Amino acid sequence: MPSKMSPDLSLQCGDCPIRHRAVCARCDSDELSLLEDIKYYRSYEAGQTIVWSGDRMEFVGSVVTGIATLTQTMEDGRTQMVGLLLPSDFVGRPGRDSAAYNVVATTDLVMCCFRKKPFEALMNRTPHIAHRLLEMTLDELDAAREWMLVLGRKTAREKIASLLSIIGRRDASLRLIGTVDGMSFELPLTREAMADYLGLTLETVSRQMSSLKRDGVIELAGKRQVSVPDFDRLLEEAGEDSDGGLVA
Amino acid sequence: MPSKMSPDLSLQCGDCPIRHRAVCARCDSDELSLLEDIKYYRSYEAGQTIVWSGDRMEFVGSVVTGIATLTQTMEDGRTQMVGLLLPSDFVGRPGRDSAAYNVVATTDLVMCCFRKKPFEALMNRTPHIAHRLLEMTLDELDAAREWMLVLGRKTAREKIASLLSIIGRRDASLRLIGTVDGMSFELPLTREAMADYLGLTLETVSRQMSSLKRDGVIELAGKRQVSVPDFDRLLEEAGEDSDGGLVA
DNA sequence: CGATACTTTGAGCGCGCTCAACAACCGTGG
DNA sequence: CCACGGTTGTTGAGCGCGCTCAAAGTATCG
Repeated sequence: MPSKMSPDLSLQCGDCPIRHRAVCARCDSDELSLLEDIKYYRSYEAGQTIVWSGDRMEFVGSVVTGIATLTQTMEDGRTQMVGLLLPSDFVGRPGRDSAAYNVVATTDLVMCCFRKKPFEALMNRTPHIAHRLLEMTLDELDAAREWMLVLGRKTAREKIASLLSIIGRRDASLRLIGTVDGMSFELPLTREAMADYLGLTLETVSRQMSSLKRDGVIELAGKRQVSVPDFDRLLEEAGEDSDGGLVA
Repeated sequence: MPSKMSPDLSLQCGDCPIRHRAVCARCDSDELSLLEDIKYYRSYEAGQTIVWSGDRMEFVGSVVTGIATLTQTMEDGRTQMVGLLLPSDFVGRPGRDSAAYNVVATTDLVMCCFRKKPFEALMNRTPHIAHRLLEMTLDELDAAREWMLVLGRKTAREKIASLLSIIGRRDASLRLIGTVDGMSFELPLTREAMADYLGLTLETVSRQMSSLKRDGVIELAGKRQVSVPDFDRLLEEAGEDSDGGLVA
């Protein structure tokens, strides 16, 4: 029985919501129909594990709707999130056949999957796909390095402010608006997931959220809805040079 | 006046020490000669900054000999290393024209440079180059995510042991040997650089090095020469499941 | 209603930072 | 030859941020 939010699982690529951002973004209509031949959709429920670290990967694909996390876990249970996958983000690594991380759906989620072998073959014949994947991987590498600074050198308060500013920015870019003052967005993560992202405990996350609220940097409606009266103030709290915020 | 260690700056690609690992690894001889036409060598002294963050990048290229670091710095001086560049590693990002990080030579260093525009044009015509760059970027992303776990969740002692085990492994792979007990290698980093890599202070690095030495996990000859009597013991200290260490 | 999951808040402790002094090891020059 | 300044590394004392352990509050759902 399909849930009320379930997308049409026989979606045509031309109508796909992530058509212009995903690994297929650069493909022309001929290339798209080749992809269309080998794709299939798959749905996951919130909390479900999509891939276990170490498992054989049979497919790669793109997140169409929903949010997933990439996590690493040590033997004693310490967990670090190493990636946050939003719609259009790519899952899987061509050229490697076992997964290096756990992939977990944090919301209900739909993936556009390609069996790994046919996708690799197609990628080798289709520079548009390979180039787009390179571009996306370079962006992810930049994001990972940005997080290394956050993890290694920022205080708990700065970490929280950094996370909020990044989610706020992503949300604004999805809605094609700037980082307006008074912006408001929904946190797609639990306190524990935030802690795993930031290398903190969930108690510390909660305390710092309360502190930022007390100091007027953010406002909270419920646990998840965040609004930011002054985005530059948030950037200051994140320890970033908010020199206008004008990116050329 | 050439220094005693300076390599031949008119090196043919066929004789290049990084020929089989760098971005050109997959190229056939025709493609190689196209690269040869646009390449030039450039030398840097230890301590010299190769690229400043924010600067316009005129070239991309490969480290031929020597070691460089990628670092990010906050306004108040807090510094985080986000990459360690060894021979064959690629510097620069095709498709972006300003550098995101500082690149600093930590030893005397030689780079094989390509002017950015011609390289990008060649890459678009040469899938072998694009594929190799994708492969290298995916490897770097994995390494960055490995470091996120280290930075976010490991103790100071585990961080030091992790760094030593990685440098030891790299050294062993360069010399085409396994991680033998009694292995010995030279640390290419100062205590401060280690601290910047691990998100620690240099004092903490020094204390943990002394502690690992006191406990017999490592032996030190001078400040930089490290030997490891029992590699599995080092991995345990790093918090890694040393289940044989047999990578399939 | 109770059950479960998520969050907040409090109290106390310990790891890693801060500040400081000192040691070891250069190359340079009187 | 030792004196010297500079760089790099070691070690000590004390403190504070973020963790640990604990309890209570809130929201959703059967």
